[in-house]
Amino acid sequence: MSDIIYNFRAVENKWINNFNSYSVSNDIILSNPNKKYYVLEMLPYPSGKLHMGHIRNYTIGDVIARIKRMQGYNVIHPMGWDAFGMPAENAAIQSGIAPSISTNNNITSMKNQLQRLGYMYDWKREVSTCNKEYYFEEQKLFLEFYKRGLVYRKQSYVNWDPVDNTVLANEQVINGRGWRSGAVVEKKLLNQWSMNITSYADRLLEGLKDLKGYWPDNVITMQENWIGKSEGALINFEIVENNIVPNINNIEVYSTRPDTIFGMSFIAISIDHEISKTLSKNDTKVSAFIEKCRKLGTTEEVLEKAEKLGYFTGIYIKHPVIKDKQIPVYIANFVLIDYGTGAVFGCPAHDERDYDFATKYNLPITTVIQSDNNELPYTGDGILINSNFLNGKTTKEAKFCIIDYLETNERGQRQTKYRLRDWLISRQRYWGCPIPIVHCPKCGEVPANLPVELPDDIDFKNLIGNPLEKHTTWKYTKCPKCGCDAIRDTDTLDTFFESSWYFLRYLDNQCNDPINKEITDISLPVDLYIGGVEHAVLHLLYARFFMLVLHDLGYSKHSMPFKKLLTQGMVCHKLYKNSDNEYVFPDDVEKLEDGTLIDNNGKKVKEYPSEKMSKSKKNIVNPQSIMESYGVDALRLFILSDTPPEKDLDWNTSALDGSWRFLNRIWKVFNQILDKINNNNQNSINNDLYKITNIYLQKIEENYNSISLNKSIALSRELFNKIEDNINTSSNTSLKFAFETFIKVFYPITPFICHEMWQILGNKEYISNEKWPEFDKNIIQEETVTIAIQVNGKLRKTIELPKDTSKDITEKTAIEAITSIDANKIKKIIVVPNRIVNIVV
RNA sequence: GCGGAUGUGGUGAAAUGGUAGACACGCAAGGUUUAGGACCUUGUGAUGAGAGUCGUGUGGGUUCAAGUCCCACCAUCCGCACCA
Repeated sequence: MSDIIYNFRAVENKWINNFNSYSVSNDIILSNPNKKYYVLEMLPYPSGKLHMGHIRNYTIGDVIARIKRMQGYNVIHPMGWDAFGMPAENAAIQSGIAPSISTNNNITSMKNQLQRLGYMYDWKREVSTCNKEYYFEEQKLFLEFYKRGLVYRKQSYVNWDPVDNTVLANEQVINGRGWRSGAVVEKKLLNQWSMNITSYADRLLEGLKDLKGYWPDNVITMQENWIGKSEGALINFEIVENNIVPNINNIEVYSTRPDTIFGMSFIAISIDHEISKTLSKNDTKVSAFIEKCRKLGTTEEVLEKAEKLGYFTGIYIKHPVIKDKQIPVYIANFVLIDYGTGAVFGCPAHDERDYDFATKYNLPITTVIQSDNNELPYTGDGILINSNFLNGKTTKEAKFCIIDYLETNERGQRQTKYRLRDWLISRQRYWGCPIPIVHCPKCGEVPANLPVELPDDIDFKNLIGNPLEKHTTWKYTKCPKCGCDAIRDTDTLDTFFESSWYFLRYLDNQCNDPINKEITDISLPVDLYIGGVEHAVLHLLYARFFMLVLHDLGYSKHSMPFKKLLTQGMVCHKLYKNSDNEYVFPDDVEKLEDGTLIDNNGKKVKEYPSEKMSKSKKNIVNPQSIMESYGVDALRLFILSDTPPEKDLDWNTSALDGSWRFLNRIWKVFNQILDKINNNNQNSINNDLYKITNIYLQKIEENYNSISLNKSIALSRELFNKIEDNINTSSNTSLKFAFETFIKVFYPITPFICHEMWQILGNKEYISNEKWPEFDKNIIQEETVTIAIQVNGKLRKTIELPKDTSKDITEKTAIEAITSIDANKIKKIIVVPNRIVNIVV
């Protein structure tokens, strides 16, 4: 018996086609709406090769889909491709091969890998966002949004490479320089398309309340903070008469801390503020300062960390509540034109940035809020001082009071603002969905005749910038309205636009409208959405926003896309660097007998702590080679075993060996059991296994329900260990029941081996068509419980007592059990029935 | 800078405020001889001869009882709107 070895290659080949032919039609879903279950995994960008992050994501989804199918649901489990995007365009520039060709090749090879892994996807629902069937429909949505005023054009910043004359993505800016040219990157304002997400800010915030308990708390918090609702005041400052900007009389400022107005010592305006622009026309020093400030990237991180620079304009404003006091106006690099009004007031005593700025430019620092230790800056709440009529009030009262005062005196008003900015959807790139707008010299912006196809006659070799801008036959067209010469908009859509509604297109990927309302109404919301936490804000916020818009436009009765969200952790691996400070692949590292590590050139290698697997750091393991040498089941088992899905997972080759060995152990024990049953080798009538199995079944199911897959697996292994221990003592009926139950609960984790064993056991139906086992409620009641006895909170002994023994008897038994204690010295005794006794002496 | 998380044996991790370390990996000793990607048994937080004592990043606090709750801190990781 023991020489039977599990042949995973043969078993995988036997069942793979069965797994890949899964599909549930819309007719079936419509016929029984209560039985639909939509499990969705974030669709991949088709890079060409699956990585371990994909494997983890899709394995979790596959496990849940298989369980739900056994529980009788019609499971919608689709897969597709987020196929537009920058990498394909960059590859094209190097290789000269069109993004459409390389992308489709990549999709073919990744699809082969997914199918080889046996994930039960409904491939009839497949969607690829770069296909005409998809982006033509997306253009219809865009024009709908356009008609409703949800998309509009405005001046927005891009990273500009002044040498290559091209727009750069943040990723292409490395330490403030363009990745190809090495030129210092500048900010440049371009007229670009935005989507009015801020008008939905309140509803997006409201919607989070319904997600509590379904979405991870950290994701909800991150979205709340991202939206960043704040109550504050819009204050209008009167400019002291001057010759510098004689035509501008006021500066409007938004502040969330109007309570600190008595401590105000400067006004800071953006380099793009009207005043800055006016000044720079006549003053070369101002324009030089502004130029200096423009040499900065656009990310929030860079802006926040940059040295705070200011330039005094020579202008003063009148303090609105302190008579005859004048406050200087500075141009500053930290004020953003697209947030608030492009101007802020500075109160150095109670804001860290203002404090630094005031110290640097020798501005007065007046404390207006009492802190405990008088250390400045103090940014917390407190009691107002040095603030005239606000003195003695709390921060909250003072805010209220000062806004009332400003409103009464017509100097300002209450205003709610959001940190959330409108969504910039324009990209100056080729490989995306063309924005279907024509710019006509007479009519202005005009919706294009649909569809607008992306041209493919482009020479990608040595391409710089956006080829659509240079494509004369495509770019120049006639105005759909008046027929005169016009030009197409050459921007394409942000790829987040595609990923904001793909899960609706899966539901009917052939529909001649973007969305099939009937099937969408029944199939939404997605019951379980699984993907990386890196999407916590952007993608997941945009998708929620789209759903609200689509609901408002009548596309769906649903306004919430995803019910339950699981954010899985990253797959990490140790880093290796050799003596030349080059990264080394883990596969190329060898351990010598004395423990030193060398690479395949014999150079010494140093090990560094685990980080997210990434190509550039070479700390990757290729799923393909793991699958070939260990088999799919072993890979699945390993990746789910030891780490909860939402935590980062550290790759560990010996634990993978362990998973592989466990499959062989299953196979060995399976054959022993077969042997015993088939030879009717009945020499025992012990039915303990029946009860044990039911106890484990309940626990395993609980953990599957909470998607604690690592715990389900641990418990399944415990059950398996019990079965193995009891092979020779258990009755055949109990043994068969126990092992069949084990197969059923383990099938979602390792489907191939379980299919095979189930069939060999003589079952005509496949395991995938079996019903999820129900545990026997009556048998799992325990008769006795173990009670811990503590003295002063420290464990001294455990005793066995019948379940639900009364408090008095428990107490008495406990005191008797602890012989070293003088009963007279007991001060207090705490009895928690069925659990613990704590004796305090 | 802002926002979010994480921290428990040699390692991945368990633990409705109630017996810390389930289940694994690794390691050690023994068995087996089949040389295999072995398998089986036993042991494995630290310390101590032992009863025991100590032990969940650090320092406080609440409680009969704290890995779990509260406060302060430290370290590490992730995101920051044009990577997807």
